[in-house]
Amino acid sequence: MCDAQGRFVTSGAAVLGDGGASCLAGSNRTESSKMTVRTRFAPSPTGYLHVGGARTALFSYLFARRHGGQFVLRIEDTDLERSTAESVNAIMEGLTWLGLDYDEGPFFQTERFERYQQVVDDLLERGLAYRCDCPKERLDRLRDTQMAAKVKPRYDGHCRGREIDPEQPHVVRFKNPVDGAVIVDDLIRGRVPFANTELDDLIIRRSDGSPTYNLTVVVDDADMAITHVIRGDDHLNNTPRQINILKALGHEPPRYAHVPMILGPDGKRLSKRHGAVSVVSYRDNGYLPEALLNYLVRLGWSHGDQEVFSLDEMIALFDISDVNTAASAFNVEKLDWLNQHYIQHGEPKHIARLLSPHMGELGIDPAEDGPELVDVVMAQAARAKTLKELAAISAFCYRDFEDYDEAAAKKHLRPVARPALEGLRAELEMLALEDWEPETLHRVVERVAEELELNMGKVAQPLRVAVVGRAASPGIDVTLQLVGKDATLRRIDRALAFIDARAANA
RNA sequence: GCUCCCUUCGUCUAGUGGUUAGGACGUCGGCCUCUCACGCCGGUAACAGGGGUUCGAAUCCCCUAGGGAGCGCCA
Repeated sequence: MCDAQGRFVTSGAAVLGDGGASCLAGSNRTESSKMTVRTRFAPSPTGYLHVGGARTALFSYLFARRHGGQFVLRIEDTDLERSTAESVNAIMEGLTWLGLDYDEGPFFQTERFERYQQVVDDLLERGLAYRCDCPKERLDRLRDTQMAAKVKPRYDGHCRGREIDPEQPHVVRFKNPVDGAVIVDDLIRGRVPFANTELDDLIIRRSDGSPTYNLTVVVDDADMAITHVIRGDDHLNNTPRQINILKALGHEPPRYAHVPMILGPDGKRLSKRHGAVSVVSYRDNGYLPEALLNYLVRLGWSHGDQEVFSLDEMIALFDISDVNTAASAFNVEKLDWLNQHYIQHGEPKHIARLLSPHMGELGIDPAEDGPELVDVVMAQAARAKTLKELAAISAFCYRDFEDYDEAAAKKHLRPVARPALEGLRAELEMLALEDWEPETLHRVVERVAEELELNMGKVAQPLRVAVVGRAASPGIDVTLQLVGKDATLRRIDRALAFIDARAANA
């Protein structure tokens, strides 16, 4: 909760004051609104936003939206060595592209060091933490003997009762309870008990004075009044320590929900060798944000037999306690199916807008000349799994293709096709520009086929290859319309020349 | 090594003591057809293994196996 000055204040006995970050408008909280749901996404800026993080963010976002709460973005950048500004930008770029808007933040932990110092000092004063100057060698030795004795390596509390000069190099350790148990009542996994004897006195302040993760996360979650912590299940083992610290600070722990991780297509831990793991790379490869979101929400969560969800539907139907307990593998084929679904069923104008930059990638400016991009989308949408593909198979609408598809040319651009192409050329040339539309074009092709007593296929296919360069395109009438009269005649001439050259070489 | 988590078709999942174990992606076959797609119809395919509890277990309990995480002056 925040006080009148807009500072984070704890709800416990000790008022711990400002740490640098400030409350934003709208987060003014009172006792009665204390139960407002607040979730957070807390990435460390050491790389791009990957699909696992994106799903965690999505779940947190949906949960907050579902319950009329707030979604907070917090950057956990206390690892000065590895954190970069580029990563912060990359993460925000990913969230923005997905449309996961946050209500508060981004808050940076590096701006809250003063606050963490206060908390550590307070813990020290109250005897809930202590200084430790155990040399590395002692710790290493301890660890080795414990490993040899087949027990879990833990700090032995050597400095618990010792007086250590605050001026001399030391770390601060949290005095973890020595007995009893901590029960993590997880929204996804249920009650998971941990014996305190399994835990040790973890370091909460390094010898350089900087706070460690388990301290900062707890302080921030408390100060930012986070009610539900939704995060990867690699944090489940950290949770009992965090609860102990929270209790020492006099805070009620938030509810936790540990989501299982996302595996690569091979069932192994997701990594760079699996190819695209960065959210932004999906954008660049022609995926729609709504498709990725839809795919991710179905990884670990479901609502009966429903497969397609709009963001609004997700918000209305999502419940964190319905999330699965097991890890799931990332399956590109299903993502492709969803992406194709959204390309095909999305608003053509919307798709055209998203397609435009991919045309640009091919050096095509759809605004310059050629057909309206919306018309291309309507004709081609069912034929592409990604916008990148959609751009590639639509380039012929805007410029002459380089080479014929070899197999298609071999099969359809043969001397036998010459009469058909000549007949088509003659008829098409006579067509008035205002008649250059599917209905008329269709009749022309039909008429030529009838006159030559050929199947539609024997006429349409050579024409298609002549005009598109490949044997696949929308209906021949729509294809001709998109290509336009000039280019159509030009490309038929090119095909006739190709056939002649081929006959000469035979 | 210790602690914790996990285990239904190839993949994502439904299922919460009684179902011919359902759906989706993929795959295979067919239909549609001027091509490629789309669409439609149909097929293939799973409860990790073993013990219990119960009249009855995918569902509850135990063990085993396999997978994963944590055990940092990383987050």
